[in-house]
Amino acid sequence: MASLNKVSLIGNLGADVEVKSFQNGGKIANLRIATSESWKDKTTGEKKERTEWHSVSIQSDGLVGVAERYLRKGSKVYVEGQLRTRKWQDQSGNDRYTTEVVLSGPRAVLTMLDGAKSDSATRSGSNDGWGGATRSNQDGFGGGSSSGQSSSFDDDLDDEVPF
Amino acid sequence: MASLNKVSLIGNLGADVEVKSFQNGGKIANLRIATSESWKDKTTGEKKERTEWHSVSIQSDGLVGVAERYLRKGSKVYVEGQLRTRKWQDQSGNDRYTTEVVLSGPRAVLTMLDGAKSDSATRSGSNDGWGGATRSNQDGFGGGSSSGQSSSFDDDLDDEVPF
Amino acid sequence: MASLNKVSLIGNLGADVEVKSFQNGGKIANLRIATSESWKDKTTGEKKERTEWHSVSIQSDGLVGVAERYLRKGSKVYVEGQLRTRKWQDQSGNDRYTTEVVLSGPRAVLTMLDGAKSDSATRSGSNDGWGGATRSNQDGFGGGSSSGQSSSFDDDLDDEVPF
Amino acid sequence: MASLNKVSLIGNLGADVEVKSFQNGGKIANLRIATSESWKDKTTGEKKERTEWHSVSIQSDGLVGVAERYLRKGSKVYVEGQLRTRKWQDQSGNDRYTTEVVLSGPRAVLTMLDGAKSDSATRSGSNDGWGGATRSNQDGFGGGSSSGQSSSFDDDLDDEVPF
DNA sequence: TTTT
DNA sequence: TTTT
Repeated sequence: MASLNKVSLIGNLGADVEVKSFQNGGKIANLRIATSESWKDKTTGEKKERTEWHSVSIQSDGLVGVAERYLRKGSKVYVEGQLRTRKWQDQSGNDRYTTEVVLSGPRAVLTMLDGAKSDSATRSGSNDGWGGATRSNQDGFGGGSSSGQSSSFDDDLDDEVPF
Repeated sequence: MASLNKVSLIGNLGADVEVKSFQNGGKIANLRIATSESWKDKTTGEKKERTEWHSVSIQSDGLVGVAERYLRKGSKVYVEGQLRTRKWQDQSGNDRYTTEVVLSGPRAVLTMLDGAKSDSATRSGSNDGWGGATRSNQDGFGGGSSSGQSSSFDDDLDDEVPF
Repeated sequence: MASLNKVSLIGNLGADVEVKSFQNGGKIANLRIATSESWKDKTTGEKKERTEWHSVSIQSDGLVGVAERYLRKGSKVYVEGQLRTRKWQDQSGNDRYTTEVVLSGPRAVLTMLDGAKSDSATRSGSNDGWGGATRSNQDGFGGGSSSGQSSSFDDDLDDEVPF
Repeated sequence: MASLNKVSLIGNLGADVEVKSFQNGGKIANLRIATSESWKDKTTGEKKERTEWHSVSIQSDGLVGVAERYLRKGSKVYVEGQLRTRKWQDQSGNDRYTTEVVLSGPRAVLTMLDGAKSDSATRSGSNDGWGGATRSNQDGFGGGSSSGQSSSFDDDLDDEVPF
């Protein structure tokens, strides 16, 4: 089936990154990202503003590492992920639903947009194939075995294709 | 503040369009859109599939009209809108949250992707400025005063800019 | 026909904005935007980098104004526009083609991503409907008759729709 | 450096897929994709239309295979790739530039949007992580060593993360 | 509840 | 709870 499920956000973290670790060694990082829009009410002329808060769940080891190390309350980021709605039960046993933006898989994008510490990363921590470069300080993230995992195929091709 | 809040989906309607009318003449249309992804489990080799259901709320008169007339259960569409989380109280007075993809404003996109009846539209029902063409049958949607409201400026420029 | 033609870039200006004015009062602004990607070559281990340069042609009065006033060499921006290829003749009369990212119409996006002077704008200079807020200094861009042209309908709806 | 270079198109192939093979076994596929927009001229009231042609270069083995087997003149597709401008010399030794949409790397997307034969694929040919499902006929594309390369990490996480 |  |  042909489908697409994508969310793109540019916004600021409303709080520090929350990291959860699991027994199996896995980790996820949760972000709260604010996007704002403002406009002048056409009839009253008042300035209006709406801030939207987004729950972003990072589920790739590489990106969790980036979030842990480089993001904090106030950081501006670009993220690309998927919409996912989880079903859960509250204490009364009623069905509840929570919708999040999930960053997992090779297409997730997390790019820092803050001046000096500007940076971009993908799960593999190397070439994301979309114009986001890695930190020059190579120990920051990626590296080692994960480096190039999702991107190496691409890199190879770049070397091979004659142009 | 620099921010971006955008959702892009390609999927199928799981049910017919639901239209609600308000006393002031306003209307909104709600869609349920399914996106699916499937993969083979790396370790067990089983085929797995996940279907995600999205609530899409159309809040532009023009696009509501398009949805009413042309979409139905099973239709494949491309939509671009914003993430919006509404807060409400359940019968016990507890806070509840519902996240939707809202299509409103000049940047909302609703494009039908079904072969024969393929179509594309924006709130103004004319030129959406992004490569989505309108129905030739002009009575279909948009038209009248709204036609060209958001796009006419663009059209003018096209005529004026020397290339 | 159902189609979509969209380019999204985050990058830095390689030069100051170039503005051209026409006799009819129209103006366009041209930007050169660099996007970079870097990766480690899988076989040699060398760090590699590729910088891509994009020609961006702004053809909405409002956005031209924003570009003129706020952008300069080095500015980081987010832009959303369309791909457009122009045909022209060189001095020998041979057909030549130039591909640009064109920002025109209600869906064009130009958002400044530089810390202090961070800003976001659309042709109408008010509410872009996608989470990009405007400058508080209202004389900066948009304003007056253009203000709300593409967004006012949306604003109205926001007021009317009961949630 | 934080950057993003992305093109999203929905359009139809204007010609059959052109595949080029190289001595090293590599292959690329070139597509010509048309996007169209139409609008009514605000002043004359005439219907106008502009068709834009895009050169798309597929440089991932998996996606080349999909394009070869399933796409042909007239097929409707969704593609996501990067803008890339190549420099070359014409016979007179003058510099010439050609801009293409390049599909390579783990984030490239190629989704068929034609009713019956609708399909979606990524370089790895399995789970693209963005809601695009694979063919049930597993011999179609991907498979073997490439299968799961870019997505398996994601799949694992899905299995591990407790929700 | 869609679609493949 | 961010940012402007």
